[in-house]
Amino acid sequence: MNIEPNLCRVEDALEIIVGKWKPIILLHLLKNGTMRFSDLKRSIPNITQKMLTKNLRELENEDIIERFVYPQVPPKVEYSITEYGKELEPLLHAMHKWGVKHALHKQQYKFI
Amino acid sequence: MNIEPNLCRVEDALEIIVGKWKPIILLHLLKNGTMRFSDLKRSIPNITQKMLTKNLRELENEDIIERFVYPQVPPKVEYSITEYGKELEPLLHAMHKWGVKHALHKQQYKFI
DNA sequence: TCCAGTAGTATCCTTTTGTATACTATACCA
DNA sequence: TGGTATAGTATACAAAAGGATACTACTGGA
Repeated sequence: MNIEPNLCRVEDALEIIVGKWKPIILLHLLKNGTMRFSDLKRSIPNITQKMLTKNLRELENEDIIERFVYPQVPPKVEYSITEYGKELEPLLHAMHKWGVKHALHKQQYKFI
Repeated sequence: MNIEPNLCRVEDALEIIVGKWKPIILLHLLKNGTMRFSDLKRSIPNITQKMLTKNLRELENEDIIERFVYPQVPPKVEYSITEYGKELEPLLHAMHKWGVKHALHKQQYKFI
């Protein structure tokens, strides 16, 4: 039941979902299944191409998403969640739920 | 059921548990209830005083932990999880569980 | 002929995060 | 009288994350 603090693996999970963009990218891919690079870019306002590319590469290296290149010009590249990556969904939901609750809590205790 | 990606609150949860030290600090406090600054320092090898102080302040500002100062010399300061902070425990457990699974998965798919 | 669209890379910059080390005041103990 | 312990702060630095902007190759369409 208890996690022995110095044997904790929370960081391993965090490394994958952490950052300003990874959760949003994952939620978009979970929602839509497969998306092109430009779909993601359009769906996520403010993200720069550099950040989108970087985060996609990192998720790919962890086997969370897959990248498929169509050999054509202009280029077409599709990204999708792997079966394994789908296992992150409950975690993202739990975090989202807690986040909603926390936003509310913050409002309340800040004005007491 | 589905999170609308652009309304997602995952970041709100992440901001609180993210970083090299916060999960370990929280797990120690969840395990022991109350700890002095020096207890935490001793229990977390390699953390610097600056980082410990900084992270404790941030957790305090989010109402996750409480700080109690005994007016004596040499100083004595105790930290403990708030009731509200305890609600993070299931999330930490879920992340830990996923982290364990991921460490295993990594071993497997890297050698195929 | 010129422009838009694709999926990036390259370069430079700022901000955040983390490390290393030295320093503080005061009391107790030998 | 000098050392240890407590809970920090101050300073300087290194590394990582993120942002802004310009650039590429190639094609199809106006």
